[in-house]
Amino acid sequence: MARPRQALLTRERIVEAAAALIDAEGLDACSMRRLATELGVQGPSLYNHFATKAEIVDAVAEAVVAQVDISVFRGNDWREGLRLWAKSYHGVLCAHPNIVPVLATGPGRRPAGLAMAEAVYGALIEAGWSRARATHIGALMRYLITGSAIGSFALGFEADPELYDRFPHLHRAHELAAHRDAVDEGAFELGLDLLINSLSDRYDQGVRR
Amino acid sequence: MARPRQALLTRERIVEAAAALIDAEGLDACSMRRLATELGVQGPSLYNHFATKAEIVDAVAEAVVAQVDISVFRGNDWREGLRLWAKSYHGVLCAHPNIVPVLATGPGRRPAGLAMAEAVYGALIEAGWSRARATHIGALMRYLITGSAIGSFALGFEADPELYDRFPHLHRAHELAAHRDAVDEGAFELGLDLLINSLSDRYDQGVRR
DNA sequence: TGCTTAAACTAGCGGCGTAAGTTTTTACAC
DNA sequence: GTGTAAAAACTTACGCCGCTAGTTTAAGCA
Repeated sequence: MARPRQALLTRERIVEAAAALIDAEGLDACSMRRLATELGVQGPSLYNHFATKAEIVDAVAEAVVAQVDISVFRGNDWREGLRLWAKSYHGVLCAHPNIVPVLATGPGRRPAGLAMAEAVYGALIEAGWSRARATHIGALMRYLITGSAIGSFALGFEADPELYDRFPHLHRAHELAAHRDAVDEGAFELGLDLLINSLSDRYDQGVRR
Repeated sequence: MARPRQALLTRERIVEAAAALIDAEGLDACSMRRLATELGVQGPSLYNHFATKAEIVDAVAEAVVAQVDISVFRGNDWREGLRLWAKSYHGVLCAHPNIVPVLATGPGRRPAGLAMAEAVYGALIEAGWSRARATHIGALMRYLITGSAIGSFALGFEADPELYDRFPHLHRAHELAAHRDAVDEGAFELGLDLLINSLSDRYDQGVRR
């Protein structure tokens, strides 16, 4: 086949297919040849639309971050804005866990990521936090959100109970997987509560840097 | 060459070389052929000592986790134990950043990781925290520690100032990289302080579940 | 109409993890 | 001592990977 009358590929279609493939089968399954097959096309054709594979994966990451709701900073107290944003971010990452390593590792040049940083940092600055502290708080929230999304704590303990024979306190650790939601969500919510409440206390006491 | 009089490889030597290679040039540089070259050997020879590449990388991760000081839970209050352990863990991950994605993503079947979980969870249980809460606290600490180690927040903003033209609050974000330590360490320490202090408050008020 | 560019193709390079089979040495049973 | 099995290196090779180069044909425009 040479150039078709109607283009078979667009950047948008490629990103959509890549996102679906990563969601369904993981980052490793998303090879150029496989992705092309999914789109009914030969592997190298993708290079007419993206220069490298990394650009495609980056675009998927960008599309995921763009789903986070940053409108919550408008019309809400900084505390409530932070909480709602964190929950939205957390929810989006939980819905697309396979892309999280890309988000957590890579640099932040993506527009949606910058827009998010602007919203978070801006809200904190406008609330009166010092620049240094606002930066710390933004970084800290990122640590909690990406840290909780990148690997389930509950699933980290395998089903084989014999593994835990030598560790008396872990003798029921293999049961954690069955309560994955309660464990992982509970830990995230606890962290969010503790961080925002104690920041709120400091703020109310006038300690804003 | 057939079987040499003195074995050229041992599991230990392989893990050491892999750790050095990962530290120096990153996970991607650590291919079987490259690692073998580093050891003066042909690629497939490694399979006489490890079944897969994943086993080698896992052994490197295990060796890194084993460096974390879990003795601090003995002879210290749970608060102080938690703080000292977290700092040790954080320090070890900062010293070997390239292996962090493996630790953060993979399951926790490694002995050193289990021993660490046992120490943390045991200390919290013995202090009187409920099993569910102790699990949450352990997970939460892991989120903070791996989240902060997997990607620098400060380095996430590239040097090109023009990127930030559209984001008024970020107009100096490119300067963050120069203060990387203050930013990343400051955020981690802030998180640690906030979490442990607020857990301590709850504990002192008798809220232990 | 003719020229340039775009978007598909095929062929192929070097690298990857790993399987299979070979050679030689070591370790141990008789 | 000798025969045998296992161990630890080797070579070769398979199928995948990201990506490059060159080809073909259609689209868009002067």
